[in-house]
Amino acid sequence: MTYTEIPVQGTFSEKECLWFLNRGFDDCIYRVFTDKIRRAFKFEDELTLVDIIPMPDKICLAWLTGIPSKKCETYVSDFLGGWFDLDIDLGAFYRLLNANKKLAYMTESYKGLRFIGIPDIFEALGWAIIGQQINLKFAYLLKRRLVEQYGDFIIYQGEKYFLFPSPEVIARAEVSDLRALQLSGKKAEYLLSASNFIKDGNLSREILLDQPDLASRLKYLTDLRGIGPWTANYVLMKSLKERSCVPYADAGLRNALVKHQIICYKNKPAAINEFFSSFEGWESYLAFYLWRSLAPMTDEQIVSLIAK
DNA sequence: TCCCAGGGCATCA
DNA sequence: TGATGCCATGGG
Repeated sequence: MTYTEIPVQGTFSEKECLWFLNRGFDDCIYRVFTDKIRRAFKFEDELTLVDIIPMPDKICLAWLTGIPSKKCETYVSDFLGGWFDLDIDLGAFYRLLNANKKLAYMTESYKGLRFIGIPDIFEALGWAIIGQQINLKFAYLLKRRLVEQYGDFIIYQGEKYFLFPSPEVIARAEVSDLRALQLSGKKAEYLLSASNFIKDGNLSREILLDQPDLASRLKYLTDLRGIGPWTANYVLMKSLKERSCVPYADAGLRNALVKHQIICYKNKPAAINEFFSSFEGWESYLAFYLWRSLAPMTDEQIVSLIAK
């Protein structure tokens, strides 16, 4: 077996990252085991399957399907840097959290949780379109159908490991094909439109990074049909690691803010904006930690922690 | 049965 | 420019 080690700087919790990836949603593009994640990658024409073993000070990669080319190894290592946000020091963010009585518990409860991204721009965009306005369980089911229909895969020990489909492949589908997977007509149109836009070279990481600022990147995305403020913010925070994104209108985010008694009513964008303004430069992380807070503890536990 | 879900668009006043 | 209705379907 061939191994690669990626060093990790700063506070990093392998348990928190594994927990986030294994929230019970049955994501079809990786498998989570007790201490590792198994995922397929494709670099140019090279398909490979990797066990990713996160540890407190490094991430160890075990190449299950043979020795990778140097370029493929670099690609996967870079991908993991984006997936687990390895180049970040959480100190300043934790200082902001600690200054807030209601959220200070997060610096201990979620200590070392890195922002789990979606490095591939088309995967982030496609997933955001699929997930708009439907419950997450159904969204993951739709994603699985799409991936199993159109994605490449690698077989290892009798099991298939899929990759998210390329925009070129999706662009060849018809609305009726996607409707057959139970996407709504509009989502099918939006997904095809995004696929064609990327296929034709009108959208890429580089193009977005070339925009002068966050507002310009948001506008570039929201000019696309089917991409509103929520989707644009979501894609930029997940894919480009933009630090100052607030996914307004996100139901989970609103619920988390209500749960922490930060806003009184479920739908008050101005109140959300005001609260996030005190986390300048860390808005994306704040949203991510608030999402993290939704599942693991009961309301009583949170109230109890806040009261301490 | 009803409301909500990690929204966005078209329409209308 | 802001409010409202609609899309589309599963989950609770």
